[in-house]
Amino acid sequence: MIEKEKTPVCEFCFINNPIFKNLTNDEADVLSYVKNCNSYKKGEIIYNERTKVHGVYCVNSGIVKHYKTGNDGKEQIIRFSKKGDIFGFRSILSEDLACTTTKVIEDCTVCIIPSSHFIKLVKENSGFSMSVIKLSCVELGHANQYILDIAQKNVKERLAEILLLLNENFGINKNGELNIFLTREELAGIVGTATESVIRLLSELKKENIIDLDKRKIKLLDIKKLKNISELG
Amino acid sequence: MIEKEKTPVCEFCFINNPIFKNLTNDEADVLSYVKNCNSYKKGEIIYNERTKVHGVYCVNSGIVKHYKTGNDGKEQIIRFSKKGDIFGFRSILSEDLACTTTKVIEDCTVCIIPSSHFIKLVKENSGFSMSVIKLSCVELGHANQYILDIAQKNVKERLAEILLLLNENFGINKNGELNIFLTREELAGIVGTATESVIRLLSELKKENIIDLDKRKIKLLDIKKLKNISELG
DNA sequence: CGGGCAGTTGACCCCGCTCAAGCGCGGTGG
DNA sequence: CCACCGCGCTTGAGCGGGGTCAACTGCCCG
Repeated sequence: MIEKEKTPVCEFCFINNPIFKNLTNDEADVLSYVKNCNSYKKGEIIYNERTKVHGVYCVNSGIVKHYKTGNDGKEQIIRFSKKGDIFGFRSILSEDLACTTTKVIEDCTVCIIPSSHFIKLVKENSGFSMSVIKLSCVELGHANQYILDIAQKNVKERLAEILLLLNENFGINKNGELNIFLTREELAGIVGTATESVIRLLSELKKENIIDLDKRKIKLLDIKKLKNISELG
Repeated sequence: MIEKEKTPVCEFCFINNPIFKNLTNDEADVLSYVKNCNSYKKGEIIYNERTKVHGVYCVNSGIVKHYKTGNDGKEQIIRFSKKGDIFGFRSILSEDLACTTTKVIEDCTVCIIPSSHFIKLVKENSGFSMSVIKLSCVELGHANQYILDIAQKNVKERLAEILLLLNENFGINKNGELNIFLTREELAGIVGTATESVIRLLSELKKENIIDLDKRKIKLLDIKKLKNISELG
């Protein structure tokens, strides 16, 4: 049994994230040794946009959101990271400041791989480097897709798509509810719309028996109809 | 003198694109040998989204646009490539189909590096691989920024921003006009709006003495005001 | 000369944003 | 224990940004 508050065992993340499969046993041991660990409570900020990121983060448990803040202070959520996901590497590898703020939405434990060590691994282990490149290229593909969606789809179509994406990424619990619990404001921050619009459209989807709502718990009742809606635009 | 229609000399691109600086002389020679070259006329499609890409392309001259097509057939332009830029690597490295269609907007000559050779270089030359990672991470940063912009800025703010970006990427000719000549429809496809809206806003900017227009030639008269407009949102 | 395409302009109207008010609930302090 | 407050959620009203449609122009090219 792993106890909370103790340093998480890397093997846990190695199972969840294929990029670590490329490490030799020696490299894995060194990584376990040089990493730092930290626990964060819901609401805490791990780093702020436009600040320097000091390492690559690996999520051992919990969920964080990555968002950009608009000039009027409104959050645009770009993506989430959960168990096994790494983040911060974009900033490290492009030698740039963070382009998003990272905030905890579900208590989490993360490990921090110092930048220099991460870069060393990328340089020395071509399998690892290929995995990191692939990761960043896949993310780039997602970002491009979202540019299209947000430019051409209407709010209802985007909301339907986001619900499907959350379903894919976080799955459902035994009651059939999405395993991520967002405020209406956060949902609006993903979809790129106003909170009130999300509320109206969610209750519209509920009326149409496509989803069920219980506070922040969302149950997807009719995936096929959601797909139809999201593909209209 | 390099004649048109003849195989371009790689050194030309090596000067324009820092990723090639990492190649050894031997690697550069081999690259020159294995590459293929092609000329395309304005309007030609180099590859279509959702098809397999067979290599990484390097632009020797001309300009291409990369766009995604919405369900209603409308183009969303994601970015451009010009002299020295490479494209197609996202698809190759994420082992995915093309996520954009690539179409020529100014007659161009491009060289094609076979996928297998490009991947070999990435695996064997860590400096090259770091450059490619960096490139993809920088692009990812741009894409994230554009998600924020398109979600939160209004059309005029986005148009101003795009004009500034075109200025940065393509510069101006001796008459002070942007060195890229887009149709109103293409401009709309970048900004993510309707053609008519672009037309109205361009003539608004002209009335305000911020830009000057002569058919597809655009002169930026007041960069500072453009910046102000683009940063309002 | 005629067809077609890019560009332009006006009219219309709807999606979705904003503002305001009210509700429910949990936490805090008297 | 209750009162109060604040936050998240909900709903309604109103309106304006910008998308759509239609008509017209100018221009290129066959």
